[in-house]
Amino acid sequence: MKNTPANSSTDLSARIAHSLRDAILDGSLIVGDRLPSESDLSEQFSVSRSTVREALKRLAAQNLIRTQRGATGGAFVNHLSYAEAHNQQITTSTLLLSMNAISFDTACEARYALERACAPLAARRRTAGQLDILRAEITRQGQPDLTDEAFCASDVAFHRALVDAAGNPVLSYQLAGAVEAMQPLMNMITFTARSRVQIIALHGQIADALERSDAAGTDAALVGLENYTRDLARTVLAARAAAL
Amino acid sequence: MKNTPANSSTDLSARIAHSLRDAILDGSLIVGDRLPSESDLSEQFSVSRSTVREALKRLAAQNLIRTQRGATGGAFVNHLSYAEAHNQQITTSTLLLSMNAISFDTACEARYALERACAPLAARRRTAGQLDILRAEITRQGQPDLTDEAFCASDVAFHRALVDAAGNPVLSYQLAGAVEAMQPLMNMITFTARSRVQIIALHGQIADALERSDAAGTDAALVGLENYTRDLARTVLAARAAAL
DNA sequence: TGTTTTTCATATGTCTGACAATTAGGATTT
DNA sequence: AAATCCTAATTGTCAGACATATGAAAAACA
Repeated sequence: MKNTPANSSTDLSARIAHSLRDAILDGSLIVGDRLPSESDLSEQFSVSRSTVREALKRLAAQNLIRTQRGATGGAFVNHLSYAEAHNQQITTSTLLLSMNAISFDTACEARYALERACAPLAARRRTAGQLDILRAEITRQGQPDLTDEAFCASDVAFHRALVDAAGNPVLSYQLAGAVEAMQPLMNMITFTARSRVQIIALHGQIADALERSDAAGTDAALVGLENYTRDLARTVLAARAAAL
Repeated sequence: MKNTPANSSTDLSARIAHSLRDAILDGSLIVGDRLPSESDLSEQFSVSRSTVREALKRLAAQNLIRTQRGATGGAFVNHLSYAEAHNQQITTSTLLLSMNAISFDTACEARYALERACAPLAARRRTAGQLDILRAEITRQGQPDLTDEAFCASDVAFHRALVDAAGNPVLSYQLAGAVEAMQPLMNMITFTARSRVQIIALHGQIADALERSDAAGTDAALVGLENYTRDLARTVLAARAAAL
């Protein structure tokens, strides 16, 4: 991992942040450890306290450390939880998608490829509780007075539950991030009442297949959902293009 | 996305960073835009320049902005490239795995589930150039004087090329990050000369199947590699436990 | 006129020193 | 013994200064 430029041309605060980050990544500093105080660090690196502080803020922005005031305070190596990592990934992925003009087809293909990857595991391991969550979301999606935003939120929750059913936290972290980041792109095509019925039906197929522990059926239903989604997107985009 | 606490209790610099971050994420500030100067921002937010600077460093740490000195300098909304997003994801995933005591089986399962997800696409779309890369890495892996580190690096390159062959940049970004983050865990079991032969053979099977555009064959070879890897890990871990 | 050099305004980067706010633990008093 | 106060340590914020980089305008020159 030659992830460490540390050019002499870059900012002091960036270099110091890099140096401390490496110490955390390679295990010199482990979770819970307290970093030296800002004054100590400024002596060690021969820079002012402001520069040290800027470096520490960089680390804090990456959730690598947290700071505490007071007599026994300081900067502590943070325990990176799944939730925090998840949030970071969503931010990064959202930004990446919005800034790189990803086509809907590309995003959709990636999303369903990933989701299908955990379908066999989910079919094998889904618990009764996870099935209940899926059913509950489907029920919610069927309520006619549901706003578009709420429908989309429920859609995300459904797919997240599906991923969680695979029983692998690493997969959940990777996939849920991807699914949520792509949701804004997905939303534009589910914003029609007509498509809800079809989507709900496909969600039902997925839940049914999972209940039967039917991996092939789950996969088929996901493929169905993917095809339907892509067809719908094609139609929507064509209509939008024609309107101009 | 209710990702915005903005508690009045948190640091000023954190709140300002959050506020600017939201402006970037929701499109008020778009790529290439110049933020107001530090002095202007300090007036707008009624804080000192140091506080503004700490906020800006937080954003810079997330690759959201870049700064430039000089007359026409300032802080500019950054274009988040795949490479940068990729690096960030590797850092986050590596940290997450190292801090949360992920079992080898869990990591392995996730990795191959993701990798198998892009096998069908790769079988359909792989180019001759991508096949060449795969073959070249296999050749390198067969050189007897290769260090363990170099072998592992080549292994990563092979799998990355495999993922890239799917021809979907979103998948590449997601998967390559996952594969590389898990590599430290994977390495410990490929550090024996004996296992190299078997791994190279399986890599060969994958390349052959891709050359034939044989999705099922690629998948089967990947399953073979996964099973072999997990068996090997079980053996290594059992031996290590017995030695204590 | 065209080109090079100089100057200058503006911006970020760094330093210094100060004070505020918070907090744990010790000292003091009740 | 318990409650209170005090103190030292540490981060958070501020103000002002100087260093450094850089593009653009102004000046000098050919």
